[in-house]
Amino acid sequence: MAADSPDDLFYPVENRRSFERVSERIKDAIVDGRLKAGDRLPPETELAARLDVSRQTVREALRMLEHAGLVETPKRGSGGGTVVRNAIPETITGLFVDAMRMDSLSVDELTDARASIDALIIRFAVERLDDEDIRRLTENTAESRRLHAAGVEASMNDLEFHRVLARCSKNRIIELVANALLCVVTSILTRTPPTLEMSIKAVERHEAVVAALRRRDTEGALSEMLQHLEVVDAEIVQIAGCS
Amino acid sequence: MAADSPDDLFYPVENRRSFERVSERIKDAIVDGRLKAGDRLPPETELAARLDVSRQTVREALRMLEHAGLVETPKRGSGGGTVVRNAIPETITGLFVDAMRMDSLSVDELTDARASIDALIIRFAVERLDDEDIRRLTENTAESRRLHAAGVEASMNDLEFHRVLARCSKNRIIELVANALLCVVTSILTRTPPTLEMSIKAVERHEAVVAALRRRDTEGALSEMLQHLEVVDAEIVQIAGCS
DNA sequence: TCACATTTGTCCGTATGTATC
DNA sequence: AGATACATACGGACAAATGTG
Repeated sequence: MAADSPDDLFYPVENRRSFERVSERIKDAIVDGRLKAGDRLPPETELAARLDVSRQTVREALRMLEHAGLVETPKRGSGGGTVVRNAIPETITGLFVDAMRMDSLSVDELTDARASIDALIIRFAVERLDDEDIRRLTENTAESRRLHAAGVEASMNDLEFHRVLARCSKNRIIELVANALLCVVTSILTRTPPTLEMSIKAVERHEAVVAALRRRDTEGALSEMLQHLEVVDAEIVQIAGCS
Repeated sequence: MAADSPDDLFYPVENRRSFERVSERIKDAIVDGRLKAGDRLPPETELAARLDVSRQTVREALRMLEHAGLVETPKRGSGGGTVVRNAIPETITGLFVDAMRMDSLSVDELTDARASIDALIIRFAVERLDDEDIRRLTENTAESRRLHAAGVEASMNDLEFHRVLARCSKNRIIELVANALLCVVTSILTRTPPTLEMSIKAVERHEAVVAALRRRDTEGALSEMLQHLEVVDAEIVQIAGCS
């Protein structure tokens, strides 16, 4: 294993597969900003000709970039083609869901991580919250209330509350992780949506959190949130347990 | 957009591309546990025949799974082939690094997130720490001391300290995120490694954190860690700023 | 050491569906 | 409606790598 040492003199020569080199070249152009989201890549045939590889090789490279969330092919045919985008957060989210499905992450770990990240978000939010954030938060709880008045549960909107809250942290890394975990929760909850009664309890807690945030009461917001998550996570454990 | 409603009767018919269906089929087999890490997939030609698609289609599907970290092809030829694995955490880490390189995440966000996650880890660690954890932590600082005695800086080992600490949280989601952020830091630091002097200061702080953890002193450990990160993050900002 | 089978890596040519003008 | 542009998919072929006898 000595040859695996990173500063070994005899590290492997350029040995990678052709499509890996192609993918790397295009990826570099994207992350360096020479290609920006929305830019259209040349047609596959032209790419193949300019890179001096076959079309199959180009296509395999594009599949890697596509899964990375760096390109997509929304339309075929004339005027269509492969387009640059930046969907890395969505890709990460999808991978979290996969990891959960593979049981390489446990429900306990999920609920623990969620609670601590939401606590962390509240600490950030209290310091960085602006009027627009408060407007969004209250709009979310109001929407849940409207749904409840119409007699339907609002679990998806309740989950959205936590996304809106995550944005208040003004930190996109925290937001990204919080969102990924929320999507995992969503993937569990879609099987067995909560009852109207549970949804009402949830929005009451959410409103209490917003009220505490409004008066910059960190401890109050934390306390309400943790009690809320205790209830919700108990449901999640139950749903995940019987599947 | 009414047709996008999930419970619409006339949702789109099976319209995805062929390689996406192939990739999904294999992925399902992996996440459902019918294929386990280490299992060998059938040869591409056999897969193509059994799925009734061309080999090109199979290969494009494999490239998606490969980027997801679900398969790899370590060897070609006889006895080689595509093998199942679970490298989702590594894939997520790589995507964080990409996102950082694309400037879609800022250095401020990185240092903020890192500090709060390390604080979170310490809170978990104080409650869940066992003797083996303490042994690993002290072994890490001792290794840095040895390197310093030999006159070389130990920044890579210092980063490893945070990885070891993350494991003490006993939560693989937290560990995964912490590790991803550490890799981003590593990718910044490799350009301009810290001086021996800075490395010594770092290990002193690390030792103080371990001492506090040993006596289950949460506030002490937090305080040492936050002061430590303040110094380190200042360096990171400086390095990242002049690139 | 030398064939030999296996399996991936890569290329070419062709046909087809789809979207734009 | 027809021509054009482009991705999707198929088939066949050969090179290169790897393990086996």
